[in-house]
Order: sequence, then structure tokens, then C-alpha cells
Amino acid sequence: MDSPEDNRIPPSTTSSSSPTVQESPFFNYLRNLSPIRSGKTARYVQGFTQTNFTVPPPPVFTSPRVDLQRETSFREETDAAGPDIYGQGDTHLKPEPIHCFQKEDQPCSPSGCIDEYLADPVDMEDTTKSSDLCAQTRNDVPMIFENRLSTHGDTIDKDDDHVDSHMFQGSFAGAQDHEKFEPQATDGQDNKVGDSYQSIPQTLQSVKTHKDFGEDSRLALKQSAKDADQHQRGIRRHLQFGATMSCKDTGNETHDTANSTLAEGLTDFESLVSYQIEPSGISNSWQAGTHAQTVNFLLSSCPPQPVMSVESCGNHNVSACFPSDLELSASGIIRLTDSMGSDSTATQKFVGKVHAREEKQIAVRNHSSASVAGEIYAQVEDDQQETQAAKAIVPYDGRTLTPQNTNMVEELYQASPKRNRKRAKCINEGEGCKRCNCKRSKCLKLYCECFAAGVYCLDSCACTNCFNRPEYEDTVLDTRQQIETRNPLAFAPKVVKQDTDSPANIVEEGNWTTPSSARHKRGCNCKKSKCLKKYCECYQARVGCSSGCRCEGCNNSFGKKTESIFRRPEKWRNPSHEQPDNLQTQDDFVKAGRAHQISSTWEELVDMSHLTPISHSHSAAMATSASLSIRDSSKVSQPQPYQESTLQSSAVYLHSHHSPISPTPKLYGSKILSDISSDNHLYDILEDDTPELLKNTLTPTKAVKISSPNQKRVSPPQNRSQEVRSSTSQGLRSARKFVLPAVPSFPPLSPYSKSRDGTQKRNGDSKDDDNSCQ
DNA sequence: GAGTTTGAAACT
DNA sequence: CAGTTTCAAACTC
Repeated sequence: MDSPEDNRIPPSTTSSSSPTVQESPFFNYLRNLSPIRSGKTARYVQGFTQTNFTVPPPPVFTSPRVDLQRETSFREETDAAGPDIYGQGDTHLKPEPIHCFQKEDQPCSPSGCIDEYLADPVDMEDTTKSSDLCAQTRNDVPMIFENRLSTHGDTIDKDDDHVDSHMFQGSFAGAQDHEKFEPQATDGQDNKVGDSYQSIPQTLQSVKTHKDFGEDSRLALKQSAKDADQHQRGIRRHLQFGATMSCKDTGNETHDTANSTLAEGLTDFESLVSYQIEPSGISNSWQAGTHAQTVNFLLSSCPPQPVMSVESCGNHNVSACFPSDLELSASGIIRLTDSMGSDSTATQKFVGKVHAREEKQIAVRNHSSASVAGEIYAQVEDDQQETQAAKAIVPYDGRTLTPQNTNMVEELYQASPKRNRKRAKCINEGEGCKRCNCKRSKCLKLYCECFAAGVYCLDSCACTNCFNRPEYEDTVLDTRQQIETRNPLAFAPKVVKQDTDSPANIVEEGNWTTPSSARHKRGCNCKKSKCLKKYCECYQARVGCSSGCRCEGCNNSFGKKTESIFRRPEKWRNPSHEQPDNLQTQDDFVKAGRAHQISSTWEELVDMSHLTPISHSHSAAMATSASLSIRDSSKVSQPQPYQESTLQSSAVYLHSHHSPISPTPKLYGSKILSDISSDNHLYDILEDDTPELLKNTLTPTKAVKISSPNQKRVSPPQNRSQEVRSSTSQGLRSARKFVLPAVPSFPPLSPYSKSRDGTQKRNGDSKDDDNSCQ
């Protein structure tokens, strides 16, 4: 095995040491402290020295929330300063991918890194330093450094100038110990990492690592294939450190104003989520910080998912969410690669996988790069840390998407022992996280949740012979149109919220302070489930059954059919009602509890959103939307699912419109926005639970335009419009959503390629086949 | 993980 | 429009 040291460290870096650093008192101090020999340290130090050490002002905030805010600020700065991150103009061809990356990047911004770690009350200085590192690290810093931080974090010198050196030294030392730089202590790198994760000091490490990650990757790229192993190893290490790293990494490089905005919004939203998750934690525990960070990252990566992940996945919040993010990222990568059209073998290879379904499927099976997202997903399922790492990887790749990077990503995933793991299944996944398992519908029927939700299938989907992919956009759109022709509201949200602002609603519903406005438009038709299972769409949407339902023996815990809507609020207020008997899993109860909190205190949430550090107008908008969403959800007062669907949906919408990806709203952007804005009333109409109204009022086309996006998405249209209005970045679209070109109800979806599981090619017999088969 | 149940979607 | 079939998710074991 080649020594990591050799491989990882470019000759230039290793050859000389920076006198400045070494001579500095700080350096000496470190030397003394560090168990590692100065000789080796010197190298790393030097490498680090070579990089620009721009020491940004130390972060001041310790609170996660504060961090968030700060993060936003930093992002802005970064954005201003940082140009093109993705900049390789070519890559911009497809905003979607960019979007994905941007999302991920946002959290990664230096500030973001800092923020995340600032959450750590324990060591402010460390955090500050870490922030510095973040700013600096872009340059070549071997990832190796990261490890050491945990160990030496407390010893970090306060001198900013030397901090970096110190950090690196420490890292280096750690690397030596763990990375086999020093054969002696190769063991347990992972373990340490994991441990470090838990400890505050480690936070710094994570940050550094994160930064390093990018650097590291680059270094690896520079090196020949021989280094591949080393590189992968390093990556894995990063993975272990967690999402934080990734975030930071990406953040520095990629910042668009749009991104910032989105990030802010996300941050805001995140705050809410975080709060829910760990109300107390916001303040300071490392865990709390972690959650926040995670959430942040997730949010930035994939708006809708964060919520879901947080609530649905518990410990795996991040992980759960992550999948989507990864997917997005992966897709983005693919797209970018494609758009790049580079002649590089790697690119072609990648593209080929993307477009060649067969190939892709094979690749997926083999855990090839094409299924990076899926692999990541898998990792998430089993190992959160790894998942996080994966996340980091994705952003990284996305950021510097190049053929080499692509390869690197592939290698990384391939190298991952867990890459083969089954994709994590997002329980209670919100719309943003939909994953279908279609076998015969080709994902071109409403049976397909993804399709029905107006989103492309993801790599994580287990569908077979899927045509609900960007590659088959035409087919998808055609099919969609056909369906809409039959039923203009086919893609309209099944559950709509009552317009709380509408006096009419108030009159109808009575007390609007409670979350009771959501209803299933069409109503359910349950016969056996008594509307107590998710078979029931009403129950699934966490809304009560209404007179429009034809269910039998309705016992919907969210509101029985016969039950007066007016009474729902009361019921909701009663926690007991929010925990339906049918909550079968502990998660359900937990979620329900959360939901309850949310619903009952939705106003508080709003306040919270305001309280969030985010100062941006965007964030404000986000908060507003989030609040709205929450409120809507709360109206229903549903247990956790509520969060998932509603909040998530909200998030989705928010992100969709704020998505940094497409600064210039691609096709639909402006138009959609204008439509939404101008046609906001349409939402009101749609929101009316009476299908008749919908049908009557809206022409099919119009209805489609407005609602076509996702019927399944619960988020209230109104919110969307508001969001759109509030956000300056219009035209931003969500990554997965697809919209009819003629009538874009939703932002175009991101270029997702569905690589998963096409192995069984069972051709459906549906009419759609014709379309699909082109 | 496989098989069953369920109800929406699709079809006749 | 009603009845039937198809489908995929939800659920159970």
C-alpha cells in the first residue's frame, strides 16, 4: 500500500515547510503539544502555508441560530466575492444541476461551517479558528488534517495567524496517526472520527475536514491513479466527519445570490425544524448544533427533505434527508457532465450512463458512478456519518464538476464498502422525498407517486422501466397532458388548505387560529380502513374526512367525515386525537407529538422563524412561507406526517421558487411566477375543498397551470405564491419537478436521471406505453 | 423480504 | 356512471 502521505501530499507541499509557520510561536507551541514529530508536521504545515491564509474575522456567534444568521451573512459575502464556482460556464447549461449543487454549497459556505460549529458553546475560539480555516482552506489542505483537530482542538492557539498552521499540524498529526502516514497508528481513524464527532472540539475538526475535503479531493485528482486508494480513503474519512465538512467545502466555492437567498430561506426553515427537533438544543449542545447543521445542510441541499428527514428519520434526520439531496446532487452532476459535453472519457462515460438506461441500470447494480446518489443513499441508511460524508462528497463534486471529479466521485462510492447497501427508505417521506416502486406503470401514471407528485423519479426510486425521467421529458409531459385532459385536476393537490385569510373561510371554519383548513379535495373512498390507515388519502394527508368523502365507517383521527369541520380545531387541540390508534410505530407517535407541538404552537413557530437569525428578506420570505405552511399544517393539526407533507411541501415550494439553481428562471421561471402571483386567487379556488368549484372555476388548462405541479404536494398554493412574491429569485425551480412546457405550473424539474433499477423491464400495456416508448 | 390488503387509478 | 381491473403503496407476517 502506498503511504497516504506520499500519495496525498503533493511534492510541492511536502518538499518545503513554511518558515513563517514553523517559526511562529504558535507553531512552536503546537509542536510542543503535538505528539507528532515536527518533521512531518512541517510538510503539512507548509502545504497549508502555501495556501492563502486569509483570516476572516472570527465568528462571534455561538448559538446555532445565530450561526444561521451569520451563515447567511457569510453567504452573501461569499456570493459577492465568489463568482463562479460553478462557473464554468458550460456547467450552467443546466440550471438544475447547479441548483442541486448550490443548495449543497450554501451550507458549506465558510460562514456556514463556522456557524455550525459555533453552535458549540464550549469552544468559541475553536470555532472561530475553524471559520478561519474554512475561509482559507480552499487551498490545498490535505484532508488528513481534519482528524487531528479533535485531539488537539483544545490546544489551538488563539493567534489567528497561527491557527491555521496549528490546525493543520494537528490534523496532520492525526492523519499520521490514523492515516498511516505513520504506520504506527493506523487504526481507528474512523472510530476516532466518530468519537470526535460527538465532542465539541471535534466540531472544529469537522469544519476543517470539510474544507479539507475539497482540497483533499483536488489533490487526489492531481495525483495519478495510484493515489486513488488514498484518495478514497481520505474521502471516507471525510464522510465520517459528517455533513459539516461537506457543507463547508462546497460553500466556499459556490455561491450565488440566489443560493444565498435560498440558503437563507432554508436556514430559516431549518430553524423551525431544528426547533422542533430539539427545542432546547438550539442553544448549544453539540448535538443541537449538529442537528442544526445537518438540517442546514439538508435544507440547502434539498429543501423539502430536511423537514421530512428531521421528523421522520429521527436520528437519521440528516441521513434521511440526505438521500434526496444526494440524488439531486448526483443528478446535477450528471447533467453538468452531460452539458459539458466534454470529450473526456470520464464525462462521456458518465453521460453514457445517464442516458443509456441499460447501462445505467447495470451501473447501478454494479454500484457504478451513475448511481452515486443511490449509493449515498444506502450509506445514509446504515451509517449516518458516512452518509454525511457522502453528502459532502456530492457537493464537492458538483462544485468542481469535472470529468476527474466525476471519476473521483465514482471511485469514492465504489470504494465505499456500503455502497451496495440498499437504499434507505424514507419513511413518511414527504413529497420532496418521494420514491416510487413502480413496476408496470412506467412511472407515467398516477399510480406513481413521483409522477403524481409532479416530480421525476429519483435514482433512489426502485421503479422499473421508468420513463419519468428527464430523458423522457417529452413522454412525461405528453402523458401528463393526457391525464390532465381526462382530469384537469389530476395533478392538483389532493389536499388543499383553506385560505385562512379568507373571510369566507373564517366563516366556514370558524376558528382559524387552529389548523383545520386542510382538506382532501376529492375525498376518500375507504371501505375497510376506516380512514385510519394510510390507505386513506385523507388520513395520509393528515386531514379530516369531509362530506366529500365516501368513506364507510370513517374514523379518521384527523376528523371524521360526519364530524363538523368546526369541531376539528377542538379535536386537534386535544393531543389524544393527534395520536391515532393507528399510529403503529414509535416514530408515528413521536412524529405525532411533534406535529402536535407544531400545530398547537404554530404561531410560536412563526415567531421562531422570525427569531431566527436569518435577516434576509429572503429568509423572511422563507419564514413566512414556512410559517404559512406550518399554519396550514397545523390547521389540520396532524401529527408528524403533517410535518412531513405539509412542511415539507412548503419547503419544496419555497425551494422551488427560490432555488438558487436557476438564477434566471429557465423556461418557466418568470412566467410561472407571474402566473402564480397573478393567479393567486386560483389557489383559493382550488383550495376550496369542493371539487366542483375547482372544475367550474378553472379551465382545465388554467387549473393545470396552477396546480399541475403536484397534487400530492400538500403545500398550499397560496403559500407558494407568497413565497414567490417575497422572494427575489423568481423562476427558481425545484430540482425534481417537471412542468408542462406550455403550462408550467411548477418550476422545471431538475435533471434527474433515474438510474435505479431498470433491470426488469416489464413493459406496461397501458396506452401510455406508446408515448413512453419513444 | 415476501405476501396480503387496500383503495386509487385506469379501464370497460 | 357503474363495475371491473390494474396498480402500487401500505401493511402484515
